[in-house]
Amino acid sequence: MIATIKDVKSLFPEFEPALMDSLEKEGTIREIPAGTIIMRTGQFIRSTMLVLDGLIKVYRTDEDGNEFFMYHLKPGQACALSMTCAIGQQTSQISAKTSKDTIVLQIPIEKMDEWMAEYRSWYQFVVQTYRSRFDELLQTLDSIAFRHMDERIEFYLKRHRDNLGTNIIPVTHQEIAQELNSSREVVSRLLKKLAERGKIKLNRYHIEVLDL
Amino acid sequence: MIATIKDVKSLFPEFEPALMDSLEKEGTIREIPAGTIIMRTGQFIRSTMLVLDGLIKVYRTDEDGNEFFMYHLKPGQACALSMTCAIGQQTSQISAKTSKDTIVLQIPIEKMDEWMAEYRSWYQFVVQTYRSRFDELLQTLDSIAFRHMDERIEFYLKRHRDNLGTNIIPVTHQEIAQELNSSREVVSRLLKKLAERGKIKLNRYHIEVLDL
DNA sequence: ATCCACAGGTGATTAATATCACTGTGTTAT
DNA sequence: ATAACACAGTGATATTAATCACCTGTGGAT
Repeated sequence: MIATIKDVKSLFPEFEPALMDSLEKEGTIREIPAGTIIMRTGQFIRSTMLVLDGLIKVYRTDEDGNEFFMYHLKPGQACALSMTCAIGQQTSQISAKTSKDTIVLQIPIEKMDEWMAEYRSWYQFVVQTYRSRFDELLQTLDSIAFRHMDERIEFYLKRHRDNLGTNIIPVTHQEIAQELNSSREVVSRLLKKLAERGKIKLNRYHIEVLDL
Repeated sequence: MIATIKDVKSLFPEFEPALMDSLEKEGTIREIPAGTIIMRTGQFIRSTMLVLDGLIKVYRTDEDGNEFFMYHLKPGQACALSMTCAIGQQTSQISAKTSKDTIVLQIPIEKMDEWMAEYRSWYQFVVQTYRSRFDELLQTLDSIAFRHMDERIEFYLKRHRDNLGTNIIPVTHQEIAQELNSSREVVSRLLKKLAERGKIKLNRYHIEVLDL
C-alpha cells in the first residue's frame, strides 16, 4: 500500500502535498485483473479513478451490440467516464475494459468536486484530463472521417503499440474488426497488405509492429 | 448594452450575482455577422466566449482541406474551443464559423481560470460545458461509426432543424456533402430518396424538414 | 485418437459510396 | 439580352468495404 502511494507521487508529480494527503485518506486502491469490464452501458458513476498501473480501453457501443474503440487510459491518467456518463444517453453508451492487470485509485465523486475549489493542482489536472480526452476523441474522429480502412488499421496499431509500450500487439483480427466496426475478412486482407509492405509481421494471436 | 446584459441573465440564470458583476466588468460584447470564420487552424485562443445570440458551427478540418461538422454552439452555451486548441494538434484542426448573425460575450482566458475557484456557478457551468460538448462529439462519432450515409444525412438535418429552430434548413447539397465528408452527387441522391419517402421537401438553396 | 472451437486465409458476390461526365435551370453581372 | 456561373439531377463506372461460403491449421478437451 505504501508502495502504491509512492506510485501516485511519481505518476502525478504536479499534485500538491495537501492533495496527496487527501488522496491517501479518501482514495481506495483497487486491483483489477485484465479483461474485466469496469463499466457497461450508462450505469451511474459513483467514483472517479486515477490509473496507477495497467491499461484501460474505453469504447463506445450501440444498441445493436457494435463496438467502437475510443481511446486508452494509461497510468497517470484519469477515467474521464465520470464526465460523460452523467448525461443521459439515448442510444449509445460507453464501456470500459482493462487491457492489462490494472491498479486504480478510486475517489468518491463528491471529493472530485470539493477538491476542484480546494487544490489548484487538482483543478489543473482535471481540466487537463478533459482536454486530452477530448483531443484523443478528435483524433479518433479524424481517422474515421477522413481515412480509409487501411490507414485506420495503421492508426489503431500505432496507438496500441504506444499505449502498450511494446511492438507486440496481442490482438486477433476479429478484435480489430470489432473495435473499428468492420469485419474480420476486411481486416485480415488489409493486414496482409501491410505485412507485404513490411510494416508489420502477422502471427497467430498477435501482431508485431515493424515500421509504422 | 444594458439589453445584452439582461440577455446574459436570462440565458444563464444559474450564474450567481457576483459572477454577473464580473462578467459585466470583464466581458466584451462582440457582434459577428453570419458567415464569419471565428477560428481557423490551431490559432491560439486568447479568450473564451459565451454565445448570447445566433449560432456558431464548429467543424474539424484536415490537411487536405476536408471538413467535418462536429456540433453547433447555441445561445446559452460556451465556446469549448478554448479547451481543445491549447493542445498542439499535429494534422487536423478545428474551425468555427457563424451560421447566423451572432452576439458573443468575450471573456479573457485568464478570468475563466480565476473564476473557477471563485464562483461555484461558473465552475459548474464550465464542467457542464465540457460534458455536453463531449457528449455531442460522441453523438457525431456514433453517427459516422455506426450509420450509413442516409441516416447520417437525417441526423444532420435533425440537428440543424433543432439548432436553427426552424424546419427550413438553408443549405446546399454541396455544403452537406462537405460537412459529412461525402460528395454532392451522393447527397443529392440520398436526399431525393428522403423526399420520396415524404420526410423532407427539396428546394433550391434550402431543404424543408417535414417529418424526421 | 478424435472432436471441436477458434484463428485466420481466400474467392465470389453484393452493397455502399465515390467519381466522372453531362444536362438543365435559375441568377447575376455586364 | 446574354454570357457566366452556381445549384442540382442523373446515368455510367470505379473503388472500397461488407457479406457469404468454404477451407486450413492449431490447440485444447474428452
